[in-house]
Amino acid sequence: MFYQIVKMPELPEVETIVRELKTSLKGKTIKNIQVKSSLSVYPSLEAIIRNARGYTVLDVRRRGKFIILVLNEALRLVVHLRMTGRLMWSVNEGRAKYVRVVINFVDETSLFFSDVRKFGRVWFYTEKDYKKGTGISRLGYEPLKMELAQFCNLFEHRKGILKNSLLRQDLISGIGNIYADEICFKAGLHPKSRLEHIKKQQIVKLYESVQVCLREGIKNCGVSVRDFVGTKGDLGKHQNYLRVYGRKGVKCYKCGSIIEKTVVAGRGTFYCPKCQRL
DNA sequence: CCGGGCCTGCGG
DNA sequence: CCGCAGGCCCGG
Repeated sequence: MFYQIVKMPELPEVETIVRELKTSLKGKTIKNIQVKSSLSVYPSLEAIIRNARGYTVLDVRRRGKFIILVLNEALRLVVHLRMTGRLMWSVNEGRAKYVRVVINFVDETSLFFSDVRKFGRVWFYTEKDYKKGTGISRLGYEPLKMELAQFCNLFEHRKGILKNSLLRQDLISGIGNIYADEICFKAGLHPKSRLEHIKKQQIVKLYESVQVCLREGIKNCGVSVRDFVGTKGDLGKHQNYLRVYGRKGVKCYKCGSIIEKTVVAGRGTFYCPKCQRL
């Protein structure tokens, strides 16, 4: 029985996880933390083990793609899932070997952090230091709390390739490869469009596309992988609503053209050659 | 802005 | 068996 399984967690997926954790984790007191892979935990294993006992989860928050557990005001347990990180309530045999960190609570429940590729990270910091220590301090706007004017200031006089900028966490935090492609499609802009060639009216449309794509993703509880077997929490179903991502060689829902795949910003990039202009 | 590195599983 | 998957960091 998995708690929640998503792939390539971006803002909507992380938001879904945080909402679930908020209801099920708040008020729980930590008994201990087991670290199976020291690669996964910062700044130090000793600090984790020594400091975790007895602390209660006061709140669960999201900033960009970071998950933040607020422990007794002064402490923060921060998780970044990167590519293959997962948080779950229990573990089946297939996933057991990839469990890197286990947080045990005094009520005998446990939260498991698993990660096949060990890219994901768990940090344990004081309230004072966690933003700097985790990189949260370098994040840009929270996209769903960003005003149109702020977005325009950011993009109107910027140069460079559109998708590269959408992926930059220090400008806007939370957009990853999937939603970047979906946002570009929604806005009718080619991912390789140069920002200096985009007119004001299209920048406004881009802003609206960011809002709509991310909100739709959240509404659909994110994109789930095929082996989802969860029983607790909402099943992500946004993979059924993606317009371009993963659709190479099949027809565009809007115009019937064949969706193409290229590489932008070093990532696989899907777009409709007719709906999305440079 | 690009490319390599971090990691591992999996598909061609 | 090679290269892709693509988040983030770093050096060039």
